[in-house]
Amino acid sequence: MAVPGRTAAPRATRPLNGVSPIAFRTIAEQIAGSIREAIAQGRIPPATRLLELSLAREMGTSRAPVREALNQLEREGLVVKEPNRGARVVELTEETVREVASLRGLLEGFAASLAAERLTTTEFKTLDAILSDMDRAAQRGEYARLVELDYQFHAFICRASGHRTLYETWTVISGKVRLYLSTTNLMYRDLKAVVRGHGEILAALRSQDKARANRVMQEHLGEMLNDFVAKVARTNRRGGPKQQSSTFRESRRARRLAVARLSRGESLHGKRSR
Amino acid sequence: MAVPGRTAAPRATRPLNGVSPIAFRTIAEQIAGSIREAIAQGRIPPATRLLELSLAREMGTSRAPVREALNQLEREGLVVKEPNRGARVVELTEETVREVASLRGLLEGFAASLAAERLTTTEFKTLDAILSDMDRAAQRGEYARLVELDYQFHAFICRASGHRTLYETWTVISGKVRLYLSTTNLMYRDLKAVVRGHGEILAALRSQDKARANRVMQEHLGEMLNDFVAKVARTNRRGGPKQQSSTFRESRRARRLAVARLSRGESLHGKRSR
DNA sequence: TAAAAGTCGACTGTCGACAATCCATCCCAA
DNA sequence: TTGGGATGGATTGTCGACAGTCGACTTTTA
Repeated sequence: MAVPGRTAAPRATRPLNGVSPIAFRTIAEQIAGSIREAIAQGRIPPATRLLELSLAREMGTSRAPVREALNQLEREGLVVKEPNRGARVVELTEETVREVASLRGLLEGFAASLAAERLTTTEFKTLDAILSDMDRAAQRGEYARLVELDYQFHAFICRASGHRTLYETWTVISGKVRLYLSTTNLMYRDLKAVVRGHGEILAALRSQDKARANRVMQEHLGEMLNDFVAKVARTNRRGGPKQQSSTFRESRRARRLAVARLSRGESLHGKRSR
Repeated sequence: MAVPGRTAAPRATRPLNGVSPIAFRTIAEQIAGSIREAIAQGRIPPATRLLELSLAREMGTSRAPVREALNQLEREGLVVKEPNRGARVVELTEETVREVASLRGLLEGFAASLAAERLTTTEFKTLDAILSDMDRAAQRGEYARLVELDYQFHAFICRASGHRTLYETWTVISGKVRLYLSTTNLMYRDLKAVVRGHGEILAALRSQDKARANRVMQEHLGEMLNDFVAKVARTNRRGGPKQQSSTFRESRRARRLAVARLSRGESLHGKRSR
């Protein structure tokens, strides 16, 4: 699946009725989009190594835009990079899932309390629309659609908080949330209950009671957490990776130690775990 | 100021008693370090454009590691990049400062409540040490040192919360905080009061009362905010940039519009604001 | 036999050159 | 004069090649 390249098809000469009407960012952005989507859909499972050369070949480009794309994805929290060891899709341990959930609760609770005072009637209409779509999706058992709408609902509230920095921060966190949405094939226990939960949030927002909006939102997310953790734990247990603890910090420390050792003239070999 | 390069001085052949015992990361990391420091010290003021080629020449490297460094700094929230328009040091509008402060309060309050239950006696000793250093710095009127210790104090608590994701998120936010510490030449109104404030936080943590720790921390940060905003607003007013609103989102939209227009066969020129 | 020291392939890091864009400026017609 | 369109320099995006590092494997040594 080659990406239409800058060199291959510069903007000015591109046929006007190409397949994608809006399209056309930099190659790097397109690649980032491809990978992001693949991760979100679970086609690239967590902890997968993302090799620059393979991706470049697959996309039909050089490594440069791939590197750029991986940087972008790291910024979004979907990928982690380690010096000289490349990029991997982030891996969610049970601990991380709990952390992400708690932070999400904190941030979205805050967002809800801000939104409660700011939401306009137009914005409420949008939320209503999303909610009724959710209801329809739930009745038809359209799982993926429901996940997407769920995400939209929360994203909308965070954006509507009017707190740009909050929204940006939330984006990073929620990227990881989307990650385990695809990891756990079935995230909701009861589809109808999901819809009901969001209805309660909406009601709380309508009341314009900041504290209530905050509380309801946090409770909502807290309920989800329990299901999540159970599922993820179960998923990880069979076939999952052994190392539950921080891949990241450990390897960083290891590296620093190695360098320090080297500066003392010792060899790197033999004092390392394989 | 040339960076000792990978090519120029490979690890294995480096003299063992070189000046820096730990050093030696990739060139990109070293460059990121340089720029980060320069920004934090105010040598590179907000909104400055960071040109890849100039930086590369200054560092004595090619553009590649500079790009990498800028990506790193963007991840840390110190720099913003726009497609085809390069990187700039983030610019703090009064609104952003308020946002950052409120988020910081939220995150650090949470961190404090977690830390209250987890801090060990060893960790308390470290905090005590920082506090007494602060006291000394305050008495001597060592402003920069006090800022640094202030930062360390808060960073320590966030790390000690045991909540990795929280700490990582906080890092991004606090990066921006450091940014305006240097922007506003004098951030504290009363040096002694700063020390006292941190003493109160420490006392609250010792009480192991989660709610109290949270509250005291948030109050502490709230007090700072008022001084901050006043200073920053004053700084921005004279000689500051005009555009108070989102450079980021605006230009994104502009770009998308331009592309859409192009796909309709229109010219890009002439329909744009200069 | 096991630890230490080479060896090698697979990747990432860095370089220098070119292509594509953006922006300021200039030109021209109304 | 003023807006639309062309031009050119400055700067970012992309490419292909090479250098350096990491880990696994093999070989050596005690």
